[in-house]
Amino acid sequence: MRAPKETFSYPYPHPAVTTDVVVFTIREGRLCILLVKRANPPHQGEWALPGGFLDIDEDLDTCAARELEEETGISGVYLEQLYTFGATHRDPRERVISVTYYALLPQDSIADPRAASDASDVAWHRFEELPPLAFDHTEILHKAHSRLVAKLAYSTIAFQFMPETFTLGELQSVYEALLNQALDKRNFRKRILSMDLIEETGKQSRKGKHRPAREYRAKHPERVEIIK
Amino acid sequence: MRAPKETFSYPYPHPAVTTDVVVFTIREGRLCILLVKRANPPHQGEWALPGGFLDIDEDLDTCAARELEEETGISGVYLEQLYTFGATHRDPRERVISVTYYALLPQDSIADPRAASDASDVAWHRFEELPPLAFDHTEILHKAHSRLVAKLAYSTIAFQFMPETFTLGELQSVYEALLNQALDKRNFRKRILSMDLIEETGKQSRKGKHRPAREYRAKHPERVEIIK
DNA sequence: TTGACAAAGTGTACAGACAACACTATGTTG
DNA sequence: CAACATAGTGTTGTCTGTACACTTTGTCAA
Repeated sequence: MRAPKETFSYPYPHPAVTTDVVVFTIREGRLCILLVKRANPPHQGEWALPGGFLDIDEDLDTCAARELEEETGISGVYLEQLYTFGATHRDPRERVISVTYYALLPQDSIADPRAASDASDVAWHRFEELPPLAFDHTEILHKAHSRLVAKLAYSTIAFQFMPETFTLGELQSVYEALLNQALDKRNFRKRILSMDLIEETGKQSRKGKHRPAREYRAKHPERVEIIK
Repeated sequence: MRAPKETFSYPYPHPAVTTDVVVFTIREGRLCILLVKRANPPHQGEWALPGGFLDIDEDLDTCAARELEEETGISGVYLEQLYTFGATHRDPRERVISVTYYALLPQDSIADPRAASDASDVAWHRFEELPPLAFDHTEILHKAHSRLVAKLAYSTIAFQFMPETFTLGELQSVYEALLNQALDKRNFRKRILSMDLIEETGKQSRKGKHRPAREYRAKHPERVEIIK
């Protein structure tokens, strides 16, 4: 992809800058993370977060979106900057500063990620059953998880996990997967509806051998808002 | 400080990485920010946040603390990473990624900051009366302020503004300066004392021509905790 | 000495938010 | 048409947050 013809010189040493992305989704009621298997050294064959080097003339956000798209085929997702990791020997090749992001994908999205470029494989892994990860990516991932859970309480971030239309039962199961605990159905519905962030589509969802549920949609699907 | 004897070459272009620090304190009941006047181009003579280039073998946190100490003489403060700014033309010299931090200094600290190295002047500025700043530092500063105010509500961050011992009235005035609104004295005291984070020293503070106040100290002065 | 001043210190009552709790409704399937 | 599985619905008690006013105690000046 990058074809070096010359070298770039500076009077002082410069670190490399990368972006890495923690992509969350809910699959079969469990919180999952998207990982890529590294095709090249270092850490060849190990699982890692999708990410890569910053182009010298691209913004950080753009880099995160581009690397995610290149390595997994996923695009158009909500990306938010998480934290910047820069411990001196986190990468054995050279000094690397990683600006990390996290992203949320709708629950049980049909589109499967595809392996490409630097990755020999791409797969979803349950958060509770993670393999060992390359570099300091386990630390990054846990920081992303903490942030996600914290934001559940005071923002509308959970809606990013939902497809265009959804039922209150599906929304509740997302909260339950993230918080890892059962919630009271009546209190949950009361709380969500009182926020005035979703509206009925008028249709019904007929899934499974039981009573159909009302379908809802987010009033402002693209926005993650602070509530309370 | 840095004496280039050679150049450093890479097969791909690398951005420079800096850290910048937003230092808050309360002076005379007003929220203030520490700014340095730039001694060199670009933006020579303009006010800016203290900060500078990352050494190739130092951690990001260390760099922020070192640059703050070098440029202002301030050390030993609570530093927390804020956000990483990397717009492509935020610095006219070259591509620069800035990992930003914020710090809180005890209210009305006696130690005056001193100008040094790259700064021709160092001074506190009221948050409400900021001069124009170099680079994108105004944006950084407002992001730091938002974060600080948000953290007031759910952490013990405000204690970082307090000296070793303080009165409840002083603590309340810090909250009032940050939130920019008056608070009810009884409710404030009830809330703070119910958190069980401060204890009486047994002494009294005799300042001004009025009844002396009980002195308190933080039980865990170094820790910023999430509450609730 | 004493009166004016200034901030310290203290309790109650109401309202809104949150948590606990169980049964009926309605579709599918065999 | 009976069994099943999930949808859908209210009330009550507890806790939390908010509104609100007067007494106490030291300093200072007349």
